[in-house]
Amino acid sequence: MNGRSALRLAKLQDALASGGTLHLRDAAELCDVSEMTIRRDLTTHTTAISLLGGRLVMANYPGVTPIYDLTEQQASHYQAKYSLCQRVLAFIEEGDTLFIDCGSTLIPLLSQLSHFRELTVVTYALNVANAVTALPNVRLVLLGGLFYAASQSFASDNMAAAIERLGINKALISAAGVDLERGVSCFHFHEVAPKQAAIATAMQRLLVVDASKFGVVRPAYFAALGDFDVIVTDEEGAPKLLRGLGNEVPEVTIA
Amino acid sequence: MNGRSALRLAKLQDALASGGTLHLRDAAELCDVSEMTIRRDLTTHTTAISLLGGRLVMANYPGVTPIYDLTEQQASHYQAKYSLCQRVLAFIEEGDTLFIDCGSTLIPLLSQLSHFRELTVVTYALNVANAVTALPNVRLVLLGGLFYAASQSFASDNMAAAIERLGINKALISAAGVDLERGVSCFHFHEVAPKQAAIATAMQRLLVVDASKFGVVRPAYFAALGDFDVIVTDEEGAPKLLRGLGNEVPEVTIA
DNA sequence: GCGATAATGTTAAAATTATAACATTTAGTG
DNA sequence: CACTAAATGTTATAATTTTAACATTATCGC
Repeated sequence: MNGRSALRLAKLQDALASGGTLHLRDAAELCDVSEMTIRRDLTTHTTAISLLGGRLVMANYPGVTPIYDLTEQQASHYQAKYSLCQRVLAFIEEGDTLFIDCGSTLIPLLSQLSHFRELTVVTYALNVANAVTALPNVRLVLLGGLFYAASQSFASDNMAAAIERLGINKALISAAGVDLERGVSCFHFHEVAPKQAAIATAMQRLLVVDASKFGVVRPAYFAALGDFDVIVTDEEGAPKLLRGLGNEVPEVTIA
Repeated sequence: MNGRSALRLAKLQDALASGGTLHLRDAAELCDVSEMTIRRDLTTHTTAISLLGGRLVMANYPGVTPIYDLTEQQASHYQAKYSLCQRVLAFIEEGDTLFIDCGSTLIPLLSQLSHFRELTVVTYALNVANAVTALPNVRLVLLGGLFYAASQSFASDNMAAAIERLGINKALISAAGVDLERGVSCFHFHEVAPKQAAIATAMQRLLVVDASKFGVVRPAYFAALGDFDVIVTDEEGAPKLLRGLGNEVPEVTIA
């Protein structure tokens, strides 16, 4: 590779780091080379910058603008998540303070929140926070700490305490595994504290899981099924769930 | 406007909410209309989605991919910021825990941090945090709280306490105004507490400001010039600064 | 300094995306 | 049911971006 080439890429990366897009023509001018050289820099070296329709953008930005386009299968998967979140929406009321869990399950819900006049979202997930900043009508409280890339979320000693200080109306909790006997679990241990704190403090607790999570146990246990007031799931998982619950507490809503 | 058109846009917005891009062709397929209809939807209605080289992306995502391209003047301004940050880089050492202030001044520094083996960045700014997540070698600690869109940063009661608990080697502080007599100031009052806490706890305090900030006073005062160990600035501002400082403490570094 | 090689520039052609004009379908109304 | 108008589709054309090929310039070892 080439020292000057790397230098150009660093320069461009800086220019893009604050966000925004840079036209190839401007990038070329900025580096005082031809557009072709910039193109070659990008194709030759592996870089965080990608070229999108003649414009340079940061590729590995949090949830945003990765190069991968939604494939057809994702689009169909998406339908399931979408209807799940539509169902969740029915439980949300004007003025609510919502705890929104990490993961991708609840993301489709966020843009729907723009239809309310005023809401507050409490979260410890960066991708959730980023999506919420796009909504002018929603106040955002992000619970910070040490960042875990795997779950795009934060962890800290006093997160539980911070959550309990807030007046949370509804806790929207996602999970990676739901088992009738072994309870509700997730992948990462640092998620346990915030989830449990939210469950403990919220007035209403909703578990939002699609059918694929049923009968699955993940390393980090965080709640029993009975800890929830409502379980929002889709058709496939529901019958199995209902059969096992007996006269348990949660209301089961099927998307 | 049209109900079905709005419905399509909502659908697409959801599909994009989790981040990523959607090709016009896929968007058309997803909505079961022609590409032209999607194009018309986007041009007719005001929406958060924008079309970038045949791909749909969320326009108003945090720092990322707004439609505005860096204009030429920004590109030239950038040179100043870039050299400023290059100068700051000289003060950073392997293993450091850095406090990085909000604003756009220190953004160009972040991608440079990839050259170190291990660092920790502490910040209360969302745009800084997002940029840092792209660096695998940098641990990120985000100080959360209520989000302020104007400064892309968070505020909370116990942020000062949280900062003082951390072992911060170097505090990199930016400012909107620097005046010899009236001290160092910024626009937003909620930035005062974290800035002051970082100045109080850090082993070394660096003020990073370009020439345009000198002789300017902004509403929120947060420090005296003498509170800093180093002032990193560019040529134009430096002479004025040096003349006034007399036998004050800070070392002045000119980019 | 010379020659070899890499880096960059230039140009033309191919592919893609954007725009505009007009055709067709759909929904609503009297 | 025909008429109107809006919505959508289709097609051709213009503009832009991508790719490829080859020309030119810089760099490095000898």
